[in-house]
Amino acid sequence: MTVAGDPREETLFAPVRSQTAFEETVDRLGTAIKLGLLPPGAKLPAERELCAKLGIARSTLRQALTALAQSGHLRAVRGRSGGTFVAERPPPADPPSAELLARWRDVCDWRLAIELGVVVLAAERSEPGQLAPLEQVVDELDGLLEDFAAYRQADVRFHLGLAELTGSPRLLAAMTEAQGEMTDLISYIAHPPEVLASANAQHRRLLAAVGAHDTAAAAQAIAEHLHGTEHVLAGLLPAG
Amino acid sequence: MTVAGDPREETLFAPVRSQTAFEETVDRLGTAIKLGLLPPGAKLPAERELCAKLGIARSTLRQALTALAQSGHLRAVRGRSGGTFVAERPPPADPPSAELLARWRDVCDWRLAIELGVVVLAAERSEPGQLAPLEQVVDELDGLLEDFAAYRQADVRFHLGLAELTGSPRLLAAMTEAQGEMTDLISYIAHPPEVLASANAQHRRLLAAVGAHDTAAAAQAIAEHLHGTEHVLAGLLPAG
DNA sequence: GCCTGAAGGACGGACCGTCACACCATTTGC
DNA sequence: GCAAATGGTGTGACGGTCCGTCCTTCAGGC
Repeated sequence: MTVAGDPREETLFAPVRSQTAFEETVDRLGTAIKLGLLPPGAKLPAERELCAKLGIARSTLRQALTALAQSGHLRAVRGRSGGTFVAERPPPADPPSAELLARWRDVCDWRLAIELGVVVLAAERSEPGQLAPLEQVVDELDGLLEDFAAYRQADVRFHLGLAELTGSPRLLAAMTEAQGEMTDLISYIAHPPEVLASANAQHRRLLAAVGAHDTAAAAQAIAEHLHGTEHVLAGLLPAG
Repeated sequence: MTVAGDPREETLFAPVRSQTAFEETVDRLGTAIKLGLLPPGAKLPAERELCAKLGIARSTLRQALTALAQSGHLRAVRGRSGGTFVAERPPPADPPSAELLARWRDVCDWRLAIELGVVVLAAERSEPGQLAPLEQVVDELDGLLEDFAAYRQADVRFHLGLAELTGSPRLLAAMTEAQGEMTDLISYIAHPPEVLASANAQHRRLLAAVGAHDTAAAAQAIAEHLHGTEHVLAGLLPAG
């Protein structure tokens, strides 16, 4: 009847993964903090406002906020000028889960697709002047070669900025998710300044290609950029 | 405080969409039928077996099967050699929802990213002989230029086959989802044989590039292929 | 110094999706 | 005719989520 291991069947009948609203909220906010999208000290919208935006009940939101507060990512302040704030001293990143490590190649492939699509569309659609903020980020990156945590956060801003250029909400969301997973994967890997410098040079070339509407060059540049990361992972992790 | 319309904030605090197991199951099976992955007359695994694969309770699975049976997509047969079968005469596709039409550009962008990533990885990784089945599909497509429904199903097989070449489960799943959304979008659009012939010629060029491990040419070919569809949609639908 | 307003914190009841389990009804093969 | 495999049905429990209500804390205005 059915050949065992047929990738189509396996995809079709793969387990239905129903994440609860609570889990998804913890993931979303946790990732945003981890990526620096919500920087230390940032104030979240008030609970009654945030639960409306997220489309969930306040009690559900509070479960998520409580969990993130207990893990040290958030800090709640009561009173009139209170609110929920991102902790000034975020807890150390926990090591990548075995589940994530097992599918690291899949994660990289996924990211390649998103980044490639983003870069091609950005090259087609970017208008003069839109690239200035990104060039600024690249300049900033040059000064962060010695501090990987800071470098990585600016790096995320760069890639998300590219995704914004496409004007596609879904690609921006996908890029955020992909960067979150990559951050988990690479957080425990040494990144010497020379490697970061070389990566940032690729950022520059990429930006130049996007500005020139040269989709082929942009695609080439991002592919090289990502393959660098992939080779490092391939050397450290079991074959995927 | 917060600038209204900031794409990052909107992504971060976008509504948390928790699909129920029931809904996701209906979507998955419904899409598979619509795409021809489960062809008319095909027998689904027994309920007790399928619910285990899907990781849901049998009662939940039955809700989904009942819904699909009532809409005419499935037919249940009792008794020892019974089972749940895909209807021989599938009901007509319902017109694309307003919600889908509203974000058609987003869907196209999304698909571009997936297809681009798939094609690049396939070009890097494909081994001699793996392309034979796909070439066969392309030959088959040449004979279906007059029957769009049949053409489209073979077309889906072609694109999913490419995704399989990457060996990435996630990309295969994403491709399946993307093809499902595209099918909804284009089902109500006229596709003259000349257009289909030209599209299939692009398939051939794409396959040649993949076989030659020429990533740049492959990317170029798929981009042209998809832009064709996009221009047709852009002409018929309100600007996205 | 008190009051108001805005924020987080806590509780209880209700609803609904999901699960696990047992059992019924139907058909086919031996 | 019996056994086995299948879809069909019902019941009770659990858990996540929602909604409403009220409490607690604290800054700022009068």
